[in-house]
Amino acid sequence: METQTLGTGHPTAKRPGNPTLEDLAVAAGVSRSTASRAINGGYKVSPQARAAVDRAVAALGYIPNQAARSLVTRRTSSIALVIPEPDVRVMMDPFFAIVITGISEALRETDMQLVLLMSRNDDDSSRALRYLRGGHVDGAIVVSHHKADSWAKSLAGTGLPIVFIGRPWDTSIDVTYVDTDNYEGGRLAAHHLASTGRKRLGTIAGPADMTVATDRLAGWTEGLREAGLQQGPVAHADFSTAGAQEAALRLLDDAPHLDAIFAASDLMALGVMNALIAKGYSVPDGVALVGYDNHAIAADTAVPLTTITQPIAAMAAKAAELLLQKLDDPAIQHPPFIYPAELTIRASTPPVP
Amino acid sequence: METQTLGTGHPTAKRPGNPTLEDLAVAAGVSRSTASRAINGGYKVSPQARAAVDRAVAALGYIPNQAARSLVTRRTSSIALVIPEPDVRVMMDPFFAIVITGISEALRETDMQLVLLMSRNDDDSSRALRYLRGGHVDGAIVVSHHKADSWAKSLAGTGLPIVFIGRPWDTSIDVTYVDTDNYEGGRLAAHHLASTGRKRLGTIAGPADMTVATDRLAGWTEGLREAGLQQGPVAHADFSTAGAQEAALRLLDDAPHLDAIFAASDLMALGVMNALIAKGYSVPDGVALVGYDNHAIAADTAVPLTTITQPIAAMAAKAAELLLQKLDDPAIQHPPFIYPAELTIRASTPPVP
DNA sequence: TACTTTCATGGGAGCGCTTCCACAAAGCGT
DNA sequence: ACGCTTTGTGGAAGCGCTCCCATGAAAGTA
Repeated sequence: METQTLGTGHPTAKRPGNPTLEDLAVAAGVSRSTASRAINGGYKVSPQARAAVDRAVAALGYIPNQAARSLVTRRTSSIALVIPEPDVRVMMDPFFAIVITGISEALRETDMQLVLLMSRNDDDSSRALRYLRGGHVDGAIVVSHHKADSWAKSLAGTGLPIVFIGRPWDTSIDVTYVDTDNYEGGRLAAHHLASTGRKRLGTIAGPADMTVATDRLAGWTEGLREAGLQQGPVAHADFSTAGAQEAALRLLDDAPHLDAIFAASDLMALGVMNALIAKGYSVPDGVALVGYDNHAIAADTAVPLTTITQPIAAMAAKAAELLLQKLDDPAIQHPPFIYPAELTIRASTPPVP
Repeated sequence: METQTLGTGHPTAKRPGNPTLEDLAVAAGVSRSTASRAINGGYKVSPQARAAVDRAVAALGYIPNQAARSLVTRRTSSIALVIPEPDVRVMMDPFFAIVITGISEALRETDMQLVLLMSRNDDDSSRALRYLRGGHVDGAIVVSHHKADSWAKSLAGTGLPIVFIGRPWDTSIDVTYVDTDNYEGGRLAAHHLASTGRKRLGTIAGPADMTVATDRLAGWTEGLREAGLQQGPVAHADFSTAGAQEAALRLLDDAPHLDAIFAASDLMALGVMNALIAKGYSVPDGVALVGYDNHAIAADTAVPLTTITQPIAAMAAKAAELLLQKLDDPAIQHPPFIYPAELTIRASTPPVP
């Protein structure tokens, strides 16, 4: 390492920049303490002092220095959304977009800001961890949590309030999470397909290292059992269209006589549809198809998609809300919050002719 | 389980919080100054002192308090990505996902973190502005900039380094931006459709208050002129599938004899396709279709989509890179950085029979 | 009137960190 | 030997803010 850092210009010796609280106080003709109080809710501040400060704020365009503030308050007014996903494709899943907007919505009326933290590998994930532990944020929401991720354990020790979206693997320690009823979603898919008269059902499940995927699969399996159908073939994919397409091709090689497929996400259902068409199956009469998420695109495909609808935005908003509560009272305990899944029937699952 | 016992281990007495630099120094047997130097690159620190500090860091799990650090350095090690979009649907555009990943990629080797700032209306946008000016971030990247947004003006005064993705409206003040050649993209679309023998061409353009949209439209218009075709009908939509679908229906009402449509995004092309099918047109033989972006989905639609490919990730990464340079040297001037657009031909634009 | 209680205020002590500065200890020419 | 620079070091001064506390004024109570 050369001595590059110190060589170049030093950071603006005198700061004509933003006015400080001191400047504000002088301009308002009060003390720094009073100015501070006036700014922070005005408790124990006379109306005239408060008005003077307000005027000075406007005149100077005063904006508090957040670093100084959080140095003493130990609050940063921002929370992190941790997305431990390595791949661009996964980020494109509308799931994340909805989660982000859901959280934003919940944060609207607060002064909290959302910091997006994407980690890609062990290296980065420790970097992300450093960030979280460095006092950068007051709390974190973790989404798309994989089995190998050690967020729960690593963060539990730090005392950083944290809420998971989607049940984490390790629920032994006290973790707060919100989720949708993925088990029931899988079950609904199985029952619905059975009710249309399909007999040979397969599924493209999500990654085996995510509870959201295993739960849907478990529900699906149970649904098949309840319907008196035999267990069909299962292939795992990564929730992406391309991944599912490939998985579906494998699945169809192994089990060419399927008459229905349940894909654990709408994006994956698209991939399955591509695979089916490529293989010459007719959809939906030859092979029926059920997706998951009720993504906007599900209604607009060539064959509109029957799918499992889940309130992702509400769930994300709830996660944010729970986190805010935890920030308020770190000792608070939240039971898991599970949203229902429901079936949305479209053209991709007609009754058997 | 109502037991309020403190079963979960917590050494949280009063403030066992993170160890401070002072603690570190004591543990390493050096002064606070030396510990600080050792941590920050080790300039003018003896190897043994440095080793001692490193050991102490590991032993204590020391992580610097970012607030204290940035209070004095006036650096926060994070930059904001500002997305002035009010609507969930827009967030779902893969464009943003790619931008985010592109920026993340560029930031990988730095210790910079990305803060996502979404603003929804005037109220929030001033909140976002406060955030930016509050010393929360070292710089900002603004994407999806609308005409009415006053980011450029508002931020120019603060001295906050800022880079736009997509040419901003007001380039009078010195703004840095990266973009793709939207004009050329529009032109390519027109020329390609003309070359297939289409004569009556319409377009679904993006919002009239975004340069990215007006540039594509201008290029399209010029392309038509160059090809000797008459100007066709134009409808504007908001880059969403649903919006484009509606716009396309209007467009087709006004001009039912179109034999080709250029949609200014792939998502909008999907909407156009839906509208065409709903209206009983045959795609692509009756009406050819060109999209924009080359989104993953463009290749997977029922009729694979001819589209304009643009290097969004590269552009976003470049924006981040330029911003980092500006952080290093605020005085640096960057000329606009424009990436090329290129045509990707698929099945949606066959030659006229 | 004398007293307690409330309220508003400013002084001052940090929060944890970087960095200026003085200073001692080498290095190294002559 | 002598100056001279180079290097490593610790002390101390803040960065801008919050908040405890002492102080005095106003208001309530006797």
